[in-house]
Amino acid sequence: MYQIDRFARTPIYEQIIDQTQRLIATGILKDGDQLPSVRMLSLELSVNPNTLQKAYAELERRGLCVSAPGNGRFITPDALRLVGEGMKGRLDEVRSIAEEMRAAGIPVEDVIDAVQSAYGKETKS
Amino acid sequence: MYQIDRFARTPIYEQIIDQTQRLIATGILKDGDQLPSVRMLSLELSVNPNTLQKAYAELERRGLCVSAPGNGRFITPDALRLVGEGMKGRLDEVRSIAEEMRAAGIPVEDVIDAVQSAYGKETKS
DNA sequence: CAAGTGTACTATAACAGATAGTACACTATT
DNA sequence: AATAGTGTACTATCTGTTATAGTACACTTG
Repeated sequence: MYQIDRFARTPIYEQIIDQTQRLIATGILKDGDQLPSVRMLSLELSVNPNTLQKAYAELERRGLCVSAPGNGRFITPDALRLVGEGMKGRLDEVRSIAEEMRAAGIPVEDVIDAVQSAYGKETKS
Repeated sequence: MYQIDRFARTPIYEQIIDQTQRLIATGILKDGDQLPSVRMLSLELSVNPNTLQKAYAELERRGLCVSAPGNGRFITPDALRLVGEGMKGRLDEVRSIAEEMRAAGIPVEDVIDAVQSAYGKETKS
């Protein structure tokens, strides 16, 4: 379910956060679903429990999950909506990169093609 | 010419690299232009000369500039082309973000609008 | 020779990320 | 009550990266 890249520059706990959000966005993790416990996941991924705790704490801070001590940790009803709102914020990132592309003389069509390919729409070449 | 954000998560030397590439991409720095010396820039930005040396060394490794010991450091003829090629590689980044957007249910139009706004084209809303 | 350039080192400090280990509280199950 | 599995809260340590400080040397131009 999770896949850690230990050579990536992004910290492990951020990878956990990102992948969990993606799992929510794609509907694999739904309202009420239980997240793997810090101990279980630490064994599965060979990652320190504290690192996972750090990731889960952040997800909780964002309102994507709640903890039930002695019971487990579960996805909240608002999770999907919150992830969607967060994604909208990333449009600024796209805009920023696109500005650099423009400055470097990359045709706007190339950028748009990249976006559409991600959405599964092939270019009318 | 340069602007350092000391609170950013991206290291100073990377900021120097990025901004230099942008200056090349935008044509502000052209073939044969001299880069500010490590000592001058270190005073101007209040940054350690070693940090700037690190940034310049990387730019040199990428073939964007060459050093003439005792003389200065200058933009190469290939710099503009190399920066352009590097930007094309960032299309993968756009694609990656767009995939997450799609998974989160963000309409493709929103992403494309972000791109076009960066290129100065307003949306036909 | 003097001034300004690049280059190469060592050493140090600061911080973030990750690990190790321990301890305790809570809940469900038996 | 006992057990197992959960979350939580610490402290300590290790490591790598980033940045700084300081020194020294080589080269080129004027």
